[in-house]
This record gives sequence, structure tokens and C-alpha cells, in this order.
Amino acid sequence: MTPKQMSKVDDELWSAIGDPTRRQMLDLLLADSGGTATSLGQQLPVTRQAVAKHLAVLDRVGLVNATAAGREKRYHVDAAQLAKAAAQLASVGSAWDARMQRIKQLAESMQRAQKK
Amino acid sequence: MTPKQMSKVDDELWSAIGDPTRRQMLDLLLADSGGTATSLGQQLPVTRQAVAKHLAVLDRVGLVNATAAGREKRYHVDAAQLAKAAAQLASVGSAWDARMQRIKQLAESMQRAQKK
DNA sequence: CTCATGTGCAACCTAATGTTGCAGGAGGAA
DNA sequence: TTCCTCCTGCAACATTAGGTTGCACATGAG
Repeated sequence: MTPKQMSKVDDELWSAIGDPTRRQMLDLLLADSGGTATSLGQQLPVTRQAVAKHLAVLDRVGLVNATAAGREKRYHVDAAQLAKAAAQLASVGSAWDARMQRIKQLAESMQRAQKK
Repeated sequence: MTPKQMSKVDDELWSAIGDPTRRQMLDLLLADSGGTATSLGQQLPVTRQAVAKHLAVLDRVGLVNATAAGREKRYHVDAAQLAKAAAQLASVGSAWDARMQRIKQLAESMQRAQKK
């Protein structure tokens, strides 16, 4: 079992959710879907243009979908892709936990051997 | 309940584990503790100096500890801090899951109301 | 039609990541 | 000790991501 190798898309997915501003944007879009670059920019400490760039990144990795509505462009979270991202977070976290658990057990067994 | 606000240290912890090279380094150090900047650099697609910079970042947020051993400097993972980082990953992931779950349920209840 | 508002594009700034190059310090061999 | 090797640390530089300002364009409201 070697789940060490992540594909390129997965790596891009991770870097997409690695940015704190983008995570905040996802939170906002989850709370109130259909936000635009302008509406999100008003709720964030960055300009509309910065938000637009982040939306482009999130769109490229499929975490959000754009819907043209007249002169404005509404964005919605793609639940499936976000679930995939959440799974990656959980995967990495539990991999670390498992590794630490093994190390802890190894240390204990060495201690037992020492005692004997 | 508004666990939205993360402290500054927590945010730095996130950005520390946000970098793919640093996550790889943590994996390597978990697999074989006591690695040096040079030994890690040989196992990674970056130079020793780049690794040293990453180690400085990880050291600053407390994810690793340095141990001077003669002319070389061995690094070890701080299990407590890594566990904290893993908990943050899990927290964000489950928050998303919960949010999506609520949206899904809302959609279903609206559908039921429509049908009636 | 006119005007306000949302969007898109380009230039620029700063910080992070990575590189090359070089100086210094600790261990081992003659 | 002296010399040589290897690991570390620091500085200068290139590249890219995140952010800002400024401007041109399009579309809906009046």
C-alpha cells in the first residue's frame, strides 16, 4: 500500500484549498450560493480583482461552477469536488495520525524490550 | 457557534502544512526521523538550501525540532503539533461536509414541499 | 438614450519558493 | 597537527502567486 503518490490534479486541488482566502470564499459560497466576484469582494478583506483571480483558480480545478446571469456571473460550489477535497484533507490527517500511532507503539515495544 | 475565527498561530500552522514540499518533508521525517537538510534534499526534487528554508518554517511553527549532532543538525517531528495540524485539517473537512449535508437536506425538504 | 454597475484585462508591487555561489566549521586520515 | 572532506549558513538572484490600481467594455435600470 503506497498512497504516497498524488496525481497532478489532486495536487492542484490541494493547492486550491491551501489558500486561506479561497477557503473563506468557499465558506461564503456554501453559506450563500450564487455569489459574484463583486459580492464576495465586499465580504472579504481583498479587492474584487483578487477575488476574481481566486474564482478562476477554483473554477479551473472544478470546485466552483459559473452561471452567467445577465451582466453578472454567479458562482456555486460543486459539492462532489468539494467532497473530494475534504476527503483529501481527512486522508492526509489520518495518514499522519496512523504514522504517529505506529511510532508510539514502536517506542513502547522498545521500552518493554529494554525492561526485560 | 462560530468557529470561523482562527488565531494567527493557527493560520501560520495551516500555511506551513499548505506547501506540498513541506508535507513531503513531514512524511519523510515521520518515516525516518533524524533527517538532515542534506539527507532530505537528496530524497526531494529541490536543493538542500530550499529544504533548509522549509525546515526553518516548520521549526518556527513548532512542527519539527532540531537536534545538533556534531557538524550535522537532525530534525524530528513534534507529534503534538502535528496532531494539532491534523485536527485542523479534519475540522475544516468536516465543517464542509456538515455544510453540504445541511444544503442537501434543505433541498430535499423544499422538494417535498413542492410535491405537496 | 443615458447612466450606473458588474466584468475583464494589463501593469505593477511584494512576499514566498527555489536556484547558484561562496564562506565557515567540525570529523577523519596522513 | 595538518589537510581534506562533508555538512551547514548566508547572500544575491530569478520566478511565481497573491494583491492592488487603473482603465475599457458590456448590460440592466431609468
